[in-house]
Amino acid sequence: MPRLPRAFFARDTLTVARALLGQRLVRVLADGTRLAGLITETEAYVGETDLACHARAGRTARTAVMYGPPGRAYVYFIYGSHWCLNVVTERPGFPAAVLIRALQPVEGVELLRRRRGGRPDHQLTNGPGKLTHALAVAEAFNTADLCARAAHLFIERNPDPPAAEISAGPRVGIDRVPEPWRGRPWNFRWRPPGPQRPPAGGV
DNA sequence: AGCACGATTAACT
DNA sequence: GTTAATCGTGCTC
Repeated sequence: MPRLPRAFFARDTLTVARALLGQRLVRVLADGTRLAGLITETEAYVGETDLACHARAGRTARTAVMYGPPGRAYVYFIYGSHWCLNVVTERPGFPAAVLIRALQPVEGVELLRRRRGGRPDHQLTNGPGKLTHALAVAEAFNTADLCARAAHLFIERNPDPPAAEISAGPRVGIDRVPEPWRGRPWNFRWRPPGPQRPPAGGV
């Protein structure tokens, strides 16, 4: 499958956040090993007026990448422990990005398990800090161009999920952000069809 | 220089 | 359900 081109990211951030669901995030290690997962959860962060967006503080050393061209990674450090991966969207000069919050592991799963301490498969990449740890994405990828030919981190085109499997809701972890920003349904989830399970119990 | 807090996670009751 | 860990960032003094 081809890689997503820069034009994919040079669009309205909500559109990009939805469209990324089902796409394949790929990390190529130095030895050529591919680690990959299908994107199952994203969030949109849109401009200086969005009080949940890091760009609310304006242009700083940290947020500068969001003011640059689309298709680059914005990787930041949080809670003294974790790295979070975003893709910059829209146009140069307008700070916005999509946070990748969860993946369904599809390639290199054995290594992902090792990197995540042997946790169950459904916990390998089901959080923004977990997936960066699993895919070995950290500070070195901040400002990296996901659309460059030689990129070791990029997103491949995959079939779009059925609309019925996509839902939107409030963004996670921003409880102290004032309305209307806190409640905006800018978190997007794809619930892939799971194995059929019988109903749990009685009437 | 000092301080409060965060787009989280894992461990614990 | 609750909470400690842990440090860069942005803001105040």
